[in-house]
Amino acid sequence: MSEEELMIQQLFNEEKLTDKQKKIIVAAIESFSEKGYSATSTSEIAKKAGVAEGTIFRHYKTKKDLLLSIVAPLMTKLIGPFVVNDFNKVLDRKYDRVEDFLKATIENRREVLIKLLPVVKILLQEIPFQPELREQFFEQIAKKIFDRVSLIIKGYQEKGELIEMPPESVARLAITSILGYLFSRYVLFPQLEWDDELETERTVQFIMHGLGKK
Amino acid sequence: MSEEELMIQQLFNEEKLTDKQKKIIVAAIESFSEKGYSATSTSEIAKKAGVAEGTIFRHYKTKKDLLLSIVAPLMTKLIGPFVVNDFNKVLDRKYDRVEDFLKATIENRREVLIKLLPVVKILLQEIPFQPELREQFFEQIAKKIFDRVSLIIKGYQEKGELIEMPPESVARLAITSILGYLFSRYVLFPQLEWDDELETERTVQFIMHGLGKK
Amino acid sequence: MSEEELMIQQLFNEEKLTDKQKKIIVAAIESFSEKGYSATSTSEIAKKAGVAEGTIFRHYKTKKDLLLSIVAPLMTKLIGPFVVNDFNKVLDRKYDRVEDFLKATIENRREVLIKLLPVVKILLQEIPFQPELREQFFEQIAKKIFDRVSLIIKGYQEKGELIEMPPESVARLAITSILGYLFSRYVLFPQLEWDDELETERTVQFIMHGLGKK
Amino acid sequence: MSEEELMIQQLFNEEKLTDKQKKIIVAAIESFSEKGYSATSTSEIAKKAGVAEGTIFRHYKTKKDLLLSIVAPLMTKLIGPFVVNDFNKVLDRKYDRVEDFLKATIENRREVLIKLLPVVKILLQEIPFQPELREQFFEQIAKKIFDRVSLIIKGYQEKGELIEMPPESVARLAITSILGYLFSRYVLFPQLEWDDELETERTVQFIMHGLGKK
DNA sequence: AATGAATGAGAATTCATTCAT
DNA sequence: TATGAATGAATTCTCATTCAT
Repeated sequence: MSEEELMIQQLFNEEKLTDKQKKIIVAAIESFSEKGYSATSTSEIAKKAGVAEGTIFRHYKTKKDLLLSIVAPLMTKLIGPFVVNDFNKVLDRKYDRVEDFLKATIENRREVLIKLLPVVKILLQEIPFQPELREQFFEQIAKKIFDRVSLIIKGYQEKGELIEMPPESVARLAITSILGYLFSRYVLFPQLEWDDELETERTVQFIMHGLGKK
Repeated sequence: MSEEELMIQQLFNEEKLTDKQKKIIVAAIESFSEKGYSATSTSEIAKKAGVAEGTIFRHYKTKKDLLLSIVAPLMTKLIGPFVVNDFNKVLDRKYDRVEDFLKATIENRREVLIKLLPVVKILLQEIPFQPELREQFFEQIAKKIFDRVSLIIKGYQEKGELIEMPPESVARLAITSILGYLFSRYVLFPQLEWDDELETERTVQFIMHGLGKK
Repeated sequence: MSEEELMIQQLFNEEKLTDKQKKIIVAAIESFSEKGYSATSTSEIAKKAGVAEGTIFRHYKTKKDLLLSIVAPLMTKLIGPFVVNDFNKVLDRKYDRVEDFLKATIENRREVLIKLLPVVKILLQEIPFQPELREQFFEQIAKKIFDRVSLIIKGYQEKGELIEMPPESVARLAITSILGYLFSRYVLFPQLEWDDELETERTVQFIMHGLGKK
Repeated sequence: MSEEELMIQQLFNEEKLTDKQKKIIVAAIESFSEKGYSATSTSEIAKKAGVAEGTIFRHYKTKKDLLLSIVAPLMTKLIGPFVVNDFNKVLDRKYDRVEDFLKATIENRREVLIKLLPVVKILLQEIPFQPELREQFFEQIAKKIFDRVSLIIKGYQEKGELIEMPPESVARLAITSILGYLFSRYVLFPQLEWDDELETERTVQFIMHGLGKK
């Protein structure tokens, strides 16, 4: 229970949830991420949560409502640090070298990812099928992060630390590499043993210098 | 109809399919990739295919059967060139430089991807939920490709063209970058205008030299 | 609010109702008469009344209880004047001519009908399905009115003002004509413009002399 | 079964209905007319019809669909004779006297009414709550009949057989009297003994000459 | 007295699958 | 081989009613 409790707190820190509501959320996250949204029945969630099926619908008008109420707050969490911290730190010269910025970014995104992994899985699964989600994701998340990252990139380009290339391409390549790492690490091969510090270092080095021998 | 016909031919080149079977497959691919496997009803597929509901079950014992019969052949297509061509070409010194190999790889994978995009989407969507699929994919595809690629990497490393790093990490980083490109190009932002040759070149350069200014 | 307040006063003049109770009654009348008893949910009534769902059941043990508590007092109102006034007035020679009696009857029934129209609708709707209601209605209302009216009819027949015909038939024909008028006027075509005085006159004339040309 | 079979034939003479469909219709008519549309559950209908609940929804997309498919054809039956027969007979001088026309009208409407009484009940019950029904009824039935009747009335007025009064009022008074009779006869007091010929005669006489003593 | 969360039975509807034709 | 009516279990959702606060 403690881990799920944590997840809930992470996601719904401000909102007041009744005890049953929490149980419903936990059960729903578990089932959705294990079997997918469509393949999960509300009766199953109710049983797992130990509540009556009607109780679910008292709190969430529809099944989709439940899904959105779980996934939507994740979005905020995902953009959090970009909005608040990183950008300023770059400007404040806290991350003088690109490497430092990348490392820090990977590290703090990894934490969120681990804690909210099941919800992230749900989000990834459902984005293609839920227009509301997709829109929210692209408008609020992808775009914002992209803009923010583009600015940061331009900053480093002006300092002569990054090659001249349209910021969008730079962003795509860098983000892709980072997500590729996190995805391999936590989704595709979580069962393998990973030396996280080493792989992070490698990923950063890769992004900076590629795979070719100098 | 011609495009779907093409897809079908690509996927089922050896097998004999009746006319109705083809229609069912086409309809199923369309629906599965649009709404997901679980959210698609067989009656919907039947309607779209213009056949009776019973006809589907004459050809495919269950709904999952239908899914597997669509997705399984894709796997073979995905590993095709690695098995047959590329490796030998590398050994034959056809791709003397890593860059050439990467470029060729990206190019011919892109073609398959475009033609079979809907089926690829279905595969990606369902891998997490269908143990048979996951197993098939990991054992037959991911592992094979990884092994093959590792060998190729070692070859280039021995020739002093790639940095010294465990081949798995090299593979991960390279594959991730390529898939990241293809994924951005065809799944996330197909609506943007892409200069494919340029972006391929950039991706290759990125893999080789990274983003840092020399 | 004032019109509903009026309706409530009309229906529950003697009883003490709390503020919430009044709101519940008003909301229930509105919903029942708009959508029918079965198709109206208690939660809907609660919302419309601005009270908690539980509050309804504090005052009315069941939903049907609520219905009966609304409809039952209407019955008393419906027979009111027959019991109290009209009959005596006829005996007292206040209505010497049948025409005067009919006119007065139509007029004062019309008032009640307008004020309590929504409740009348509910009664009409539910009589076929609620045995308690039907029984109450037939035993206490229909029969009483019929008896009373029969006496009046006999009175006028004895005075030679009405044709010789079994009083039940006379009653049926007369009542039918009056109700037919009120029903057309207020239920079927309330949106048409009606010259009430003229139509009342026509109805009375029709009852007395029919449609044939003398 | 024979009586219901008859009703079905009356209502759906042209359409091809499967055996189960007929059973569903019969069961639905029975239940709807006994308990009302909203208070009848589809599972109840299924049980009564001896079919699986799913079977109902194979033939009728929704419960309301079922209702409409039962009630809609009634409308056609209701206006039938006015459209086809009566009017022409009047013009053809078959009904030279108003009395004859009235008598014939009452008689043939009574037959339809008896055979389709349960469906008529459903129609009356649901018209206030189903806008589609209401509209259909007013536009297609009420209006048509009214127009037709108005013409007939004018015809008799010109022949000097009916008093001068706006045809709408004449129609209202006459129709009201006829329906009042049929309603009393079949809906309100079917349990009483009725001498139909006598009461029809009385109703006709009433319409022509009223209740006053000449 | 009033609330509103919780319930569980039951509502309408969907769905994968079967089977007689 | 193909059909599509039929099924009955399961699904989402509603609702009257209860009860702790």
